[in-house]
Amino acid sequence: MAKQRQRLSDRKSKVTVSDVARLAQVSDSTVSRIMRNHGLIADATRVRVMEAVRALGYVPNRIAGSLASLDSQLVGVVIPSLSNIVFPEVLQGINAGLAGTNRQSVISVTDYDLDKEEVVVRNLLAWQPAAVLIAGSTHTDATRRMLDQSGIRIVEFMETDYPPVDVAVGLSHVAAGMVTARHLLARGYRRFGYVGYGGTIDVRARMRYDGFCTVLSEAGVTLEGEAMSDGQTSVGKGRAQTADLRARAPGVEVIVYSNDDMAVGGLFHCLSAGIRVPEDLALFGFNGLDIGRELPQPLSTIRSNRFNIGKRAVEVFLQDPIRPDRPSIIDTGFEVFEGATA
Amino acid sequence: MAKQRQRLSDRKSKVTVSDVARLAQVSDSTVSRIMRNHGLIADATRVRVMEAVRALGYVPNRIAGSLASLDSQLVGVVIPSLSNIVFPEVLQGINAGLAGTNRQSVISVTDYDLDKEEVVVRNLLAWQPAAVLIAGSTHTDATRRMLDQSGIRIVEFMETDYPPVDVAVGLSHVAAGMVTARHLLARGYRRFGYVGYGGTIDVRARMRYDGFCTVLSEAGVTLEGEAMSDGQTSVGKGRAQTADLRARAPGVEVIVYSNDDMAVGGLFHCLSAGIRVPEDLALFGFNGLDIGRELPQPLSTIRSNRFNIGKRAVEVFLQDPIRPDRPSIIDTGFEVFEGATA
DNA sequence: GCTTGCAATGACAACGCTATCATTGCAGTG
DNA sequence: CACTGCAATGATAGCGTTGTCATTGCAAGC
Repeated sequence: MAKQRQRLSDRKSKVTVSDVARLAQVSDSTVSRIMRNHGLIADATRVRVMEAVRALGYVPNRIAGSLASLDSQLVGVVIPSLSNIVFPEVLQGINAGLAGTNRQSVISVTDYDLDKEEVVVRNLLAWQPAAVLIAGSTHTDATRRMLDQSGIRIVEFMETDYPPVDVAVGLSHVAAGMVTARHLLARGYRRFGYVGYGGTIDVRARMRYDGFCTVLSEAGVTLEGEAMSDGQTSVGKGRAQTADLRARAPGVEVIVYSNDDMAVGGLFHCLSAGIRVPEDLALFGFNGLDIGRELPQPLSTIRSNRFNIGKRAVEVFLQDPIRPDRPSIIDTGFEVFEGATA
Repeated sequence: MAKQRQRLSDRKSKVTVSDVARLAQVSDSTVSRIMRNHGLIADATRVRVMEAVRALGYVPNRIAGSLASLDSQLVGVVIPSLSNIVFPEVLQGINAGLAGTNRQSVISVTDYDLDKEEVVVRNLLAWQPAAVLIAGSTHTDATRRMLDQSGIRIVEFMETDYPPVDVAVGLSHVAAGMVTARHLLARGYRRFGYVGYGGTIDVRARMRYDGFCTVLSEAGVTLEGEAMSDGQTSVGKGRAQTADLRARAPGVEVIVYSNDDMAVGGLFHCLSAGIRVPEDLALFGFNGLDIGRELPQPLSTIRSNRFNIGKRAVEVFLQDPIRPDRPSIIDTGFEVFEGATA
């Protein structure tokens, strides 16, 4: 006699395909086919089965389904932070791209910690996702290896400055930094300040800074002052650091910020302190957030399109679910937004 | 002879427990035990197995694991939007609460559409989550029934104004609206305006509005003007609607906003138009966003703690994974933040 | 030497579904 | 009227784990 496990006893008497099949007087296969809209089914049968489904309140078990079909329909998403608004924006793009498919995104946050990223990626891969979308191209060796060996599509989004495992979708942050410097030099600014955050943790902010400094020094200009804060970006830090930098380097004509959050904080400081922008002090951000355009004077910045990055990242994978032989890069670009602060 | 399916052929030769077991010369059970840190294992065996795991690059398949153990370790999260910053804030709290457990959140977005919510909930439940955390208590009947019948813990967060299926964590938005009105009446304001958004879609904004109006009319005061915009909240809409309302109802002393985003937009309009705040026009928001505190003058508002709501929502479920017999409500409260704009 | 007791491991049937192949029944054909 | 073709359905072996129970081996106790 077969051993009977009593696992079901503690479960809330789950309804299974077999229950539905029994009630509708058909086989499990038929129920399965109907639930998935797959294969030929007589109308009468479909109606009868759907009635049984409703009567029993049957909800298919995707875990079992995924195991049986060897296809989880999950898409893993890895981002460094939820408090920096740009990542929720990317997530919106990802959701938009996923809408209409029956794929589910599973989101994990790393807090800009590469070791945590490694753990998170390992856990995600355990769910056998159909693809992984991950922010940035800087990972531990182990993470990179896991992503590579998974064989699934790996879309590294936000930046294109480093060679990706599979495909990168985003923009060159080094280039964005360089364009910022050239733009401001062309407008005649010569005395520069920089206000940033988390120099060691946010790789992309660092790349913009590096690109910016490179062009400055090529032009024989040196940064007259900089203020870097730790941890996450915030308007408050931008405000405080601006006050600080201004006190230490009063001759600075223009401050470049890690991003718009910080720059908005800078503008708030100027508004409070009666500093005229851009006459007394010019400000330049990065990202092109909505709020920048609604300020009393529009913030001069560089626009990157995060929603679009997320959407494109999904599209890449949907269009070609099989990883190509060679890595590729999709540049979503950026553009200078003139604004009125620099 | 047993039928042999060739499914494996098209798969990227997945490594399974059996592969590891064979290489390490132990049984599948032993490998499973070691991977889960469960049960007694001799040190030598553990070392040998872990070597095999590394050598093969074995990644456990959680789909199979979840099916076998009848426990998915997933927590479903349903939110209406990612573009309203308050929801990413709640997600941060949820992540914080989940940190250290081996549970994964799966996030779905409804775009404030109850029919979409129904679809989303159905799809989430198919993953056999250990709990569902869902924003708000307003659902279709079908959604409510599914949540109820799932038998798992259902935490409805953000609001406590309606009776929950299982447990609600948040604050009373009707009360928040009432407190706003009382606070402003107490400060002597009598000529009120209201600027809001998505009156029909954002139930909580609507409840605050209703609470606010109730108190006003009890005090014999009527709203002199209101401007409601469609769709999502934004700083830009707040700015535009403020200009509009100001033109239509110039006598208004104080404008109450659906939330801080809109109020910040209002302040920006005032700064641009040379309207003195609060002398010429007072402004009052809702949420207590960080940015409100960093403005040239701090925004008067009501603080709700979204991070805390998310964290508490998770804790409720972690502390008591079994649904209690009777629904309950956890009030995380709110407080008036005086600010300098009203 | 022969039990006991327990640490350590093994065997194997679920878990709920789907892919594959097999079968049925019936209309149309010659 | 047997024969073909196809729409519709059924039977069943996995999918890769884990829970349960069974077994092994060895030290301690008498």
